[in-house]
Amino acid sequence: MMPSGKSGATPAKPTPEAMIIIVDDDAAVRESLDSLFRSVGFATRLHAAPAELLAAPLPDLPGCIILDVRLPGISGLDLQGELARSGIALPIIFMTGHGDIPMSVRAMKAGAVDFLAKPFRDQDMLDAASVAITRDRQRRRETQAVDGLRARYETLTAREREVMVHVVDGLMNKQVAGRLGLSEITVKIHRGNAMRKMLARSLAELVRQAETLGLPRP
Amino acid sequence: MMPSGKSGATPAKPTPEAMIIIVDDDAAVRESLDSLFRSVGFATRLHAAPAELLAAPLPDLPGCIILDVRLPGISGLDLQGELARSGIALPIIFMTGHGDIPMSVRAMKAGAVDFLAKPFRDQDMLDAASVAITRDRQRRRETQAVDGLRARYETLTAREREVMVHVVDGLMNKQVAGRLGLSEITVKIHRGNAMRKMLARSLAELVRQAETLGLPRP
DNA sequence: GCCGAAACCATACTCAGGTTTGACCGTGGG
DNA sequence: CCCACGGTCAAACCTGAGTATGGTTTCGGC
Repeated sequence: MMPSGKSGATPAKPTPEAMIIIVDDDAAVRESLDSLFRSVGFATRLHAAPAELLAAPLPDLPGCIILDVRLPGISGLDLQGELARSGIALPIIFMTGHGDIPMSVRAMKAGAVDFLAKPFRDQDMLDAASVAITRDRQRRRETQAVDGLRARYETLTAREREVMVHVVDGLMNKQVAGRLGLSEITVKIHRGNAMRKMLARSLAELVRQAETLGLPRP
Repeated sequence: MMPSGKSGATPAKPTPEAMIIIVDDDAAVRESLDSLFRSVGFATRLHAAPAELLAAPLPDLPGCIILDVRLPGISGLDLQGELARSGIALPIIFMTGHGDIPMSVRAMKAGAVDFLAKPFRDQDMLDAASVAITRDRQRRRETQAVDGLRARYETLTAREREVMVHVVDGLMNKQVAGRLGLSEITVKIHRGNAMRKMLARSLAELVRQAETLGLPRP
């Protein structure tokens, strides 16, 4: 799990494998975490307030957010909701000095990776980050796959999409033609176009793509 | 969410819509929860010790388990692991008198629906149970669908399965024949048998079944 | 008014999918 | 020993899928 090796070797650090975003109003805590994560090879970004986090652009890297529950202006829990609503899906690790059980439960229900009571052991934080980054890497993989697919799906015309959903539902061209009030030959043409545009080399592949896209059953 | 209606109507209660299993060594707590859940129309089962829970057979009903963290002989958290390992997938709601944050986080990470500190409001418990039951109902639906499918898949011969995985991967009969060292006609026969046994009326359906079953790509 | 895109359809042809009939072989159980 | 079952294959046949060619219409933008 832990990023190992190359401790005293390559000084050129081309692209760190993950970005840890730390939000805490206590400078000492920020810097302590900063050096902890840098020591194991992660890139870091430090913020004293949530506003900075929302303002700065996100790097195109797997990562996670480390949030103090008590933040200037807003609760970390509420910020979690804000981030989700604004489409930032980075995994979150909470830490707190004076937390309670309902707080931790709420955070975990909302998808937090961990909820650490201060003081915590460095290793616990590193373990949590490792889990978070693994989770984010996975999420990014899935997102990327779906994005490419969606882009191709966008290039389909309305009719081609209609035909596609019927075809992946298992209907024969003849039946699709009936439902859409078309001739079979026209269905074949739309179907062929859909296959080409979706880069599907078989019906099986097209069906899987439709599943991934979450296309509605007709 | 809450089971409403028919308050003063039908006295015949044929089948309760859910079973709440309560495990707590304090009889007062058990009975208090018992009457709470009965008052909203759920069936209940009470246990003073984990052993009783593991011994008694599970009813074929959606439900959930309500566990005190401190139990005679074993921690509720450990019991959670035990249950998972022994294939009991009922959602769990924890309650505790002297819990702490790491405890609640551990429980939530392990999939608990909620973690309530005593004393809790009745409504919080009912809400948690409602979520748990909804989750269990969903899980049961999925399990049932997969079970039927798996039963059908079991009836396939070795060859039929081999052919099936290649077919749902998108290969043409000819290509499957090549890979398996068969003639195309033999592949067609196995393919047809697989379709019949799986009750798939189209290739699209077979592909989806394979996805649901999590069949390995060849 | 013209052009391009999209939708529509027909004929004709090729190839893939699927069934039926009939046949042969090996294995394991009654 | 024979039978059932699974696996194998072939010939014949039919249906479905897919492409090419060629043509019509409609609609929106330049």
